Amino acid sequence: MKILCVAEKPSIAKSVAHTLGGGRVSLRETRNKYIKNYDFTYNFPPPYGSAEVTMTSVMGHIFHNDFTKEFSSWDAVSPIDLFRARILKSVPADQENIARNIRDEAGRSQLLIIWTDCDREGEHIGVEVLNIARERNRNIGVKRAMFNNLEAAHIHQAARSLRDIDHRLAQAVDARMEIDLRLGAAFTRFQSKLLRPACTPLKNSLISYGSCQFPTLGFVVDRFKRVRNFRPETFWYIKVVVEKDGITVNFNWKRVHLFDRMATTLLFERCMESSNGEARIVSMVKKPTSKWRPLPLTTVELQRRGALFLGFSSKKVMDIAEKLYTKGFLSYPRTETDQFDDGMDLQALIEKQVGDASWGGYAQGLLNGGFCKPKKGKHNDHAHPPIHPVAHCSQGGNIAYDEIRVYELVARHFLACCSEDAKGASTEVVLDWAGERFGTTGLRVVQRNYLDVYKYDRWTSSQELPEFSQGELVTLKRATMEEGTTTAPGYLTEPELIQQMDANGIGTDATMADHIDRILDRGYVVKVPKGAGGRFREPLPVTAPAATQPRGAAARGGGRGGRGARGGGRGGRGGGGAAGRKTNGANGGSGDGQFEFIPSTLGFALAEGYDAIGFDKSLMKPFLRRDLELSMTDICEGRKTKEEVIQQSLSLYREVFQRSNEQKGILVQACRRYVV
DNA sequence: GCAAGGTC
Repeated sequence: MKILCVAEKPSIAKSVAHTLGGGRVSLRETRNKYIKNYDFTYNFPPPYGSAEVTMTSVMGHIFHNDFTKEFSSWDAVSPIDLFRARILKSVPADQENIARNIRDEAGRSQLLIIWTDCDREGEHIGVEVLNIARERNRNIGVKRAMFNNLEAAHIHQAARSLRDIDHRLAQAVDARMEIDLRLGAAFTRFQSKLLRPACTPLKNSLISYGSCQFPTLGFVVDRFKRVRNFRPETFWYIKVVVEKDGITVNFNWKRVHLFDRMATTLLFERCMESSNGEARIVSMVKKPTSKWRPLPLTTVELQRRGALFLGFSSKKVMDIAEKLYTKGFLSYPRTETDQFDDGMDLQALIEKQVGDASWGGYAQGLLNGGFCKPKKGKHNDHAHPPIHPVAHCSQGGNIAYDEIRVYELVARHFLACCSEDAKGASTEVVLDWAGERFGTTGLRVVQRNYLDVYKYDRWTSSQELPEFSQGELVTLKRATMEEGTTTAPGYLTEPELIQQMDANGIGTDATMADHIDRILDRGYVVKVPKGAGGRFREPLPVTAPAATQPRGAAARGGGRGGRGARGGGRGGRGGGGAAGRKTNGANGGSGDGQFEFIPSTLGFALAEGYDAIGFDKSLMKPFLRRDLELSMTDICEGRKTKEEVIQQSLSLYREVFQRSNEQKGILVQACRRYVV
């Protein structure tokens, strides 16, 4: 019996071959320099038994979708016709050698086993491989190996429990491909042909539409408008200071603040009059608390944290992670999984870090008993484990400094996952002053645990509180009424953008950074150093070079002191001003430069234009992508067929297209207004 | 020349 096994990428073929083949694997080169064929024998369960195996791989999808030639002309074809134009699947020139290898090997085999990633795209690639194989060998049988990590036991288990290919998953991907292509091409040509002649600066622009790039742009515009429309509000609050045992303690008002000056004044005066300058301690509660170690690392989190802690763009983080993966230092960097499989030998991975000059000692500590099983997150893509270091990597050699920094983040993150939470003792004191309540908290860090290795997180003891007892009367050292102002949220930063894309299902772990790159490339948004954005009250000109584009553009909108930060003295913690801003928790100042995104005049005009055209499902919103995601699940679970989904989706968006076309004047107006 | 998704 002769069996052909095909993986999704060369690295998987190599690992699986060596696991199954034991020490006896022979290697054959192919016409593609990355792709190798591995020959060995393996004893499969019945009905196959002992077999001659060739393990090889492809490199992602093999086929490329495009319209037939008669639809390639932008002039001769009306964009609306792209909704029904014929689509051809073909093997591009650079994939031909890969396809040929599959054909040749399939010709000599009776069974094909698909070892692609266990996700929808992987299933689709598997079907592509099958189709190629059957071009040469119509009768070849096909099976599917289910695996989601490369542990030897797991791989053997997969080989022993082969399943059938799930064509529905592949069909779902087919639907996505067709819809994305038709919509993307139709709107891209429509917009480009419409707006190029309308505005001189756009004369040579490619004004693309895509179901991921537009919602990504939408997030940037939304935030920009929120910042621009923000009007600071004045609020008032009461602040109380107590001194005991030589320690000065600030108490924060439980009402935080009120936007009504008169009401605050009345409350304040009532306290002053009826209290005699004394207040009563209502409670002093001490309880243990902890700061959680991070979850196992997914791609999205790697990008987010890379941007936050290192100040790298998500694209840069991914490019580097990719390199480190290829060099064998990191596991596969594209994963949605935030839980380690129970079978994984984490101790062995920790051991590899023991030799490191900076965190080796910490790793040794984990092996000496500090180890703690990582928390499990809620995601599992059943294709890859969380990102972790697989071999130790140290400075020098052919490793660039930026690569070291990303490696260090992954390694420290991994060790942190395998550590105990940090432990602390918190104290909460509540004070009653003539009926008004005030509170303060103290924190003492007792055991740093994971914090010792995860230098990016901050958790520090606050000032020690004096010992109060319940019911104790204290004399107020000071009591004042203060005024503050709400502050505007900041413009969208890269970590926030990634988070929003993730939450709305825009793109995948592997493509999010590309979409961000694309809207920069197309001139829809501009990236400026954080803080600089405060100077821009208007979208930036299309021609503005990325990054530092200072003074000039700021001059126009300068008047209105954009950044309101002034009144920040708002007592203490607690909610309040800034509209729903996240992050900031640890915010290790170690990032060597954060950036924020501002829409360009073009990006802004497109958003305004499509907004004004006024569909309930605007192209700028994430609805389309979410609908598509749901429809794909419907196909996967057998509730709808591929054809039904394509038909429904296209008929909806053909309408959207027609309405956009009827009201194209609005788009032109918007561009003339903003893109001077 | 258009998309998004794999992968190098």
